[in-house]
Amino acid sequence: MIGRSMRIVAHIDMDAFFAAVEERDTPRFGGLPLAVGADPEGGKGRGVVSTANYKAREYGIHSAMPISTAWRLSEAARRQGKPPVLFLSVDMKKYAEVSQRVMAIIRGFAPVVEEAGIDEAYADLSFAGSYEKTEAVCRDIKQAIRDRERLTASVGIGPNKLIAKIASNEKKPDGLTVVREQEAEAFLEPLPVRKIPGIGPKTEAELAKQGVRLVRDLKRFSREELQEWFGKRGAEFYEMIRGQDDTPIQENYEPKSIGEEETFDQDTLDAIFIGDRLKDLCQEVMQRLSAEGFRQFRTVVVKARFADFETHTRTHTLPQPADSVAALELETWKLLLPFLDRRENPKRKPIRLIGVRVEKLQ
DNA sequence: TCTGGGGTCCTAGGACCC
DNA sequence: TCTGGGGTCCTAGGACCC
Repeated sequence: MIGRSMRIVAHIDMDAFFAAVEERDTPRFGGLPLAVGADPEGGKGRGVVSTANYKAREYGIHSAMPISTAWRLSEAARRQGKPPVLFLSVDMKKYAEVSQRVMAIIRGFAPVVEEAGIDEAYADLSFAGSYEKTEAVCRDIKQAIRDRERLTASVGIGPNKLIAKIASNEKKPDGLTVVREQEAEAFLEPLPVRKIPGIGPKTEAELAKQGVRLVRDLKRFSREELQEWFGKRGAEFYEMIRGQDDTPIQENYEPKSIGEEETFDQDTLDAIFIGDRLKDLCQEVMQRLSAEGFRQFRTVVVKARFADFETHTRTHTLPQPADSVAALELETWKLLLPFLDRRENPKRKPIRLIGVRVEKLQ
């Protein structure tokens, strides 16, 4: 247990990343509530909040909230004499650049780093040899990010990725939480089941029906019962709620699919307009395909979301791989066309979103 | 309140093959 | 008339994550 086989993992999670970058780059934003995301268009905008800074969170604004709701909350605050929220658009290119610099900083401290998103990473710090030394390394990482990027991160340290991930979320922002192997089970027990990665809103509701709210409650069920209930995921829950996780830290892996989608400003069935947008999406997908080092694809997926939010996909796998925009356009159009007429859309519902994705990349 | 855009993984049925 | 077992591929949908 103690000794050469002990694994120590850190999860480094940037605090309110997009908003923090914008605050850093524009000093006059300092102290004001910020929401990075879709254009609110005076309360009529579609789309959602990507990231709210901590001041905006005091207004009840959070990630994935409809931007129109955020707008309403901002207006309500304004009427009470509080500063209105500043709505900023997403500058993904900038955040990707900052992310790469932060990842480089982390790589300067750890031999194996997994980028788990634009704003978070796992680092294998087993080499430090003890939790005390790991904590010191993580304080150095946080300080380096602060010094070189003027940003803060919250860090969790644990015996595996699962515990590290949940721990990093415990103290935010600018936190550091250490959970040793022998503390892991007790650490998890009082937490809501929703904190377990893989338990989302649907599973949370399903569990609540049986009176299960906390990790502790879920422990009443045997592995067999959980498997019966949730299939393969049930067995994983059984392990996770006991702090067990042996998934490796993966340096970098190839994407399995590349896709683009677009929500229209207005729902439509206009074939000319939709064909135009489809063409653009195909061009962007092919551009990204080659940028990622791939030459060909074999499977094409199109997605259509109707005005009532019902969403359908259609897939076609080609007998031979294809490599041209023209081929992609042809395939996607063949798949999408039935959604525009009565074949797949008997009520002629307007479409709010279309998407194009390619798989089986070569 | 009205729901983005980028992904991954799992399930389940049917086709097909041995 | 009743009818295998296993494996793989394809397709559609859904839950989940950031």
